[in-house]
Order: sequence, then structure tokens, then C-alpha cells
Amino acid sequence: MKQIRVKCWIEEKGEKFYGPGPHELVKQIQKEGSLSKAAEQMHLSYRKGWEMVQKLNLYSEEPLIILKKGGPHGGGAKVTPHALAIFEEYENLQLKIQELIKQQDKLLKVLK
Amino acid sequence: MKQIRVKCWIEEKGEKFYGPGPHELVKQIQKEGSLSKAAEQMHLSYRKGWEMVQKLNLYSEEPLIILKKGGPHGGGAKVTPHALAIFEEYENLQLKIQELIKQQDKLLKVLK
DNA sequence: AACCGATATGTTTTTAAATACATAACGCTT
DNA sequence: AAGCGTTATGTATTTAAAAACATATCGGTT
Repeated sequence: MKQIRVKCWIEEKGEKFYGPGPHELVKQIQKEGSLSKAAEQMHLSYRKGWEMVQKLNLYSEEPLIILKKGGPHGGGAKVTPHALAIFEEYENLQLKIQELIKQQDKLLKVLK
Repeated sequence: MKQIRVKCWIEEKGEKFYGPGPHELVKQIQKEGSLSKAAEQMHLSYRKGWEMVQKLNLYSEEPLIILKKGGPHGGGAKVTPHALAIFEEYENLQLKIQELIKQQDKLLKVLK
């Protein structure tokens, strides 16, 4: 049984900015409050996660994720309201695309 | 200026079957009548192109691309009507997705 | 029989991404 | 001042995909 899959992302000047990876990362950071734990949840090296955060913040008008080191729990990571807004809209877009895909039985029919 | 990008493909049991790569390959084979020329047009190694053809035919009920060696022009590649049908429907799907994307200014607005 | 342009296929090399590993720095708590 | 959990960052290793290279093969034409 074949199925249609879709992946969408946001880019600027050919550079990927926000896609499935960052989306999941934002989700996990929000849940865990820590970049290292978020990365671990995703089976992602901390290094890679950290680089994703840098890129997210670099390409955004305002910061998306605030990293703090030291302090009560050794530091932590927080998702800004702006990041949350993007998260919600991205989620929304994915939903709409999924709805569209569901209606595409023509393609699946020709594939058998 | 940020923009939304989308990529869609068809898979079976987690294995990619038909996506942007094969789609372009089918297009070029149809135009050139030769796998080697099609691959060259795509800046793709012949080897890789050949492997894509094998996979396309393997995962499909009926063959999508017929390769012939020897003969008048040394051989050649042809796209079957079934492949053409998939090609058209895939093209169609992409168009519909693009239309949907155009309506998604909410996401682009939050990004600024 | 020699030649030609294409397919067929094995082996090696290149490339880029991700991981792994190691260590430093931070700032609060005790 | 010692300890903790986290962020920060450099270097080396692994991995997988793609490309590059080298031949072999086929079946028509000349």
C-alpha cells in the first residue's frame, strides 16, 4: 500500500530556516526546559541541537530560543512567544496539507 | 524574504518510490530517449540514474521505464504510459499544494 | 568483422552530515 | 571553595550518499 508523504519548511535565500527538525526541537525544549534533554529525546547529538538553535536565532528577527548557562539548575533553554507563534502556524499548515493529501485518491489509484 | 517550500513523494513500507528526483528523471528520459543523456541533463551520475530506474520498476506493479541496449542508436530508454499517468498526477498534486501554500500568508506574516 | 552509442555493473574515491569525544565555562547552592 | 547540571566549542571519527572511474555487454549499421 503506497502513501503520499509531504515535508514542508521555511527558507530564506535558499537557506533552510524552520522545518520538521527545528519544529520537533522547539517542542521538546518547551517540554524539557533544557537543550541537552531535548536533544537526547530526539536521539540528536547535543552539538547538532545547539547548532540548530544558533541558526534559528540567527535567521529570525527576534530570538526564538533563549539559552542560559549556570544558575539554579545549571542553566536551561526557553522558547520565546515568537517561537511559539511560528510553532502554532507551522502545525496549522501541516494540518491543512494533510487534509489536501487525504483528498488525493486519484494519484493513489493510478499507483494501485 | 522568507518563503514556504514543500516536497512530496510517494512511498511504500517506508521506502521512497516516486519523488522529485524520479519525477525529473522521467521527464528527461521522455525528452532525450536515453538514460545516459537524461542523467547528464540532471547533473546526475549514470550509475545513480540507472539505480533510480531499477527502483522505480521494482516497486511498481507494471514497469515504468523500459531500457534497451544495442540496436540502431545503441539502445535507449522509454517511458511507459503507466509512468506517464503517474507523472501527470504527481504534477497535478504539486500544483494543488502550491495553491494551498499561496493562501498561507498567516505563517509568513508571523515570520516577518 | 569492426564500429558505434547506449545500457550494465563492479570498485574506488569524494563529499557532506552527523556523531562521538573531550574539555571549558558559567552561576547558583551548599 | 567545592559540586552540580547545563551551555559552549574544538577536534576527530563514523556514516551514508553520491560521484568517479573502469570495463563489459548488447545489437544494430557499415
